[in-house]
Amino acid sequence: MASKIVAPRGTQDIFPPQSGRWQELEARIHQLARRYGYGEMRTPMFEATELFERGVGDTTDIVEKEMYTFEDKGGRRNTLRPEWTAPVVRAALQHNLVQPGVAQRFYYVGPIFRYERPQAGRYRQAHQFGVECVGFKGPEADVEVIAMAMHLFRSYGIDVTLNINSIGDAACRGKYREALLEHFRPALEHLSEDSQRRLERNPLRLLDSKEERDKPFVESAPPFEAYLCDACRDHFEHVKKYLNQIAIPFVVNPRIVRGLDYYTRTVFEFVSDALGAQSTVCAGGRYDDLIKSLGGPDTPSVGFALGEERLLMTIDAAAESQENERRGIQLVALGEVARELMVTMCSLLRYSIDAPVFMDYDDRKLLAQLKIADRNNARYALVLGSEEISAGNAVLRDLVERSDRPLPLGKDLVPSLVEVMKS
RNA sequence: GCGGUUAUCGUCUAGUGGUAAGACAACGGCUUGUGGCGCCGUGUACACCGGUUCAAUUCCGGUUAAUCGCCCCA
Repeated sequence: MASKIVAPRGTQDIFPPQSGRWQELEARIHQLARRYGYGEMRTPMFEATELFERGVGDTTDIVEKEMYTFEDKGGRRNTLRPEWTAPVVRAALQHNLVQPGVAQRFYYVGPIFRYERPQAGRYRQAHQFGVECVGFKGPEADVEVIAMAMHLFRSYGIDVTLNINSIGDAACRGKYREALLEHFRPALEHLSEDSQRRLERNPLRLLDSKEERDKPFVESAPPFEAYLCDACRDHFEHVKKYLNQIAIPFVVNPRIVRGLDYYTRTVFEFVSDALGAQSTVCAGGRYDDLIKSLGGPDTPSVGFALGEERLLMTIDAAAESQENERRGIQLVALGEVARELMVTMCSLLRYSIDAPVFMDYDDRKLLAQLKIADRNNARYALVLGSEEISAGNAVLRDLVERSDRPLPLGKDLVPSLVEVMKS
């Protein structure tokens, strides 16, 4: 016997009824984006590898070891997108959508691919919703995208914590880096192996360490805030002020350090304790230098990415079982003559009503078909058999009230069904 | 990439060195035709490959996968 083929590691099939929850989430996402004035961007699922090497940063883990890269038959190096920001920026630049002085708001929904070790809330194909607010340098834009994410969480009534930080711009980050090196170097031997390795490469990452032996040194490390330049400090102060102003609670967390190279100034994370180790549901920040580094005009921008799987997991943990209402109608044909008539009826009804129309094409008994109607969660069953045909009436059963009513066969049948189903 | 744990019907579980039990679901039926309940009936399940053994689903090793943690990230 041939062995079963299963979905690749780290990927999952989404099928009913779970797929219904995805549709519902994405409907909310599109509605939210419309309200905030964001337009959807759809880009290819793969891009030239160079885009990510330049955009994400070629020393990041994503680029160093997590990309699905392949060569096509023309010898081009392509990569399945591991994140959306670089492709969105690329597309905006390619089509000249980025003009000085004109802000653009984009959003996206779809899969990303990273070769990682799968875990709860971490997949090799994951799905992200994200926004990119391009062209505003002021803190209002930072707060706008944060408010959007919060809006989505609130619409589900789930409890997430917003952490924010500022990692400054290129200039103040250099100074801070020096300060960190000075702080950690004397303690080098006491640090964990990982941290020793990271110190020279990217001392900022040390702040993120969860190693017990690193903790005292991390806690005594100087906060970035002390090294921010005046402009960055002012920007951060305004972000906090505006968040207070629109009643979005937050925690300033100096240890938030994002793993992608392009972030500047504001960085933020929404975390949920319903998630275990992968607790970040949504993360983002400002990337004022990215567009320029990809060959575009100097255009400050800010955005976030939200993991749909992780959001659905936190909703799962929070939500109680929601009862689904009975909807639609089951057409119950008894015998071949009735079935032939009902094929037409079925087609007409599907054009006429916005609810499921079910029909079973096997030669089943009435009892069996009613059980199917029940399982389909249909509100009504329309029964047609030889008795009904000779009497000239089909029988419409209300499966909630358990009541029957005759409906005359003929061309009024479908309109009268439509009428009944409206109420 | 590293470490821990786990792997039995579609799902959730029991159990054993001599080829496996139950619940839920599914399917059929309950005197040709009126659902949810009830009753009766129906099962190609011990992940894969090796080893030990007369005999392995059970013990051992490996592989694969899931899960938890590290790293990193959504």
